[in-house]
Amino acid sequence: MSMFSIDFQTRMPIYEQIVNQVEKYIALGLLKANEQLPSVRQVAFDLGINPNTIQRAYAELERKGVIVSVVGKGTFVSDKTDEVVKDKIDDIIDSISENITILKSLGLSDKEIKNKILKDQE
Amino acid sequence: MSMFSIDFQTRMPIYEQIVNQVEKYIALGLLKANEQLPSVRQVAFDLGINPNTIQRAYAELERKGVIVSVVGKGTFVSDKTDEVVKDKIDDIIDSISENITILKSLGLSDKEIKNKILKDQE
DNA sequence: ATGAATGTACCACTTGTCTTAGTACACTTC
DNA sequence: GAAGTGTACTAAGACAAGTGGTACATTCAT
Repeated sequence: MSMFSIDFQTRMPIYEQIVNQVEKYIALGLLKANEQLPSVRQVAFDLGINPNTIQRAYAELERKGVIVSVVGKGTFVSDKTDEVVKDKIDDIIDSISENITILKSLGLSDKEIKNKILKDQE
Repeated sequence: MSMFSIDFQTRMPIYEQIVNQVEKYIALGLLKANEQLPSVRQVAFDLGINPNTIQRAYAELERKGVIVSVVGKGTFVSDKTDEVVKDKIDDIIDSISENITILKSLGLSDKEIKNKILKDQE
């Protein structure tokens, strides 16, 4: 049993799925600052995939400043989780904003857009 | 000079970029029903890529019912552009809705989300 | 009729990315 | 010292995307 779940059908690489899930768990508060992540070998064993793939995911997360790895000790969530969450929210807001701009350029009014979203949210 | 522009950096395949742009142009009214599209060879020459790649894009668009190809004559926008536009709008709405759901799961209230989007739209 | 342009259909090949497999080393902890 | 950790490297396979080339049927203008 692992804290991660992999979709082998999608075009998204496994290592990128891991990256997204870690960021998501941090954003949701399921992973807290300085908390230890399962080891590269452990995750690989649980998911039945190669340790190199997990290593790549962790390296990418460290590059982003989301986690910190220490040789011999393990891998830990960064102590600056607030910034990670903020960045994630900003990205999502940007995506929504872009889409709204497109809808407007298609001739939809603010009201129409609002109504369609609300209807879709039910 | 071509009506299409390709980003060679992104992971999105060239043929998929072409598909999206055709759908976008139709949605924006830049391409109208029954209007002729540039030939496979012409687009390939303009963009400096292989005709097979364009062929793949056009085949995908025809499969979707967005365009119609006729041997010896050329490729034309379908006469049912309304449905294409509706489908595109639905896709965008779904995307927005998903993102809003994520923001809610992160603990943001409807008001907070609304304010952030409005601020971003300025 | 002829030639040019069109869409369509193959096939072999290259390229890049992802993933696997294996090995090795340095460090920490017990 | 042994076990567990991160890190680094290489080789190989699988796969998708894209290229290059050829060929054929059809349409259209001349």
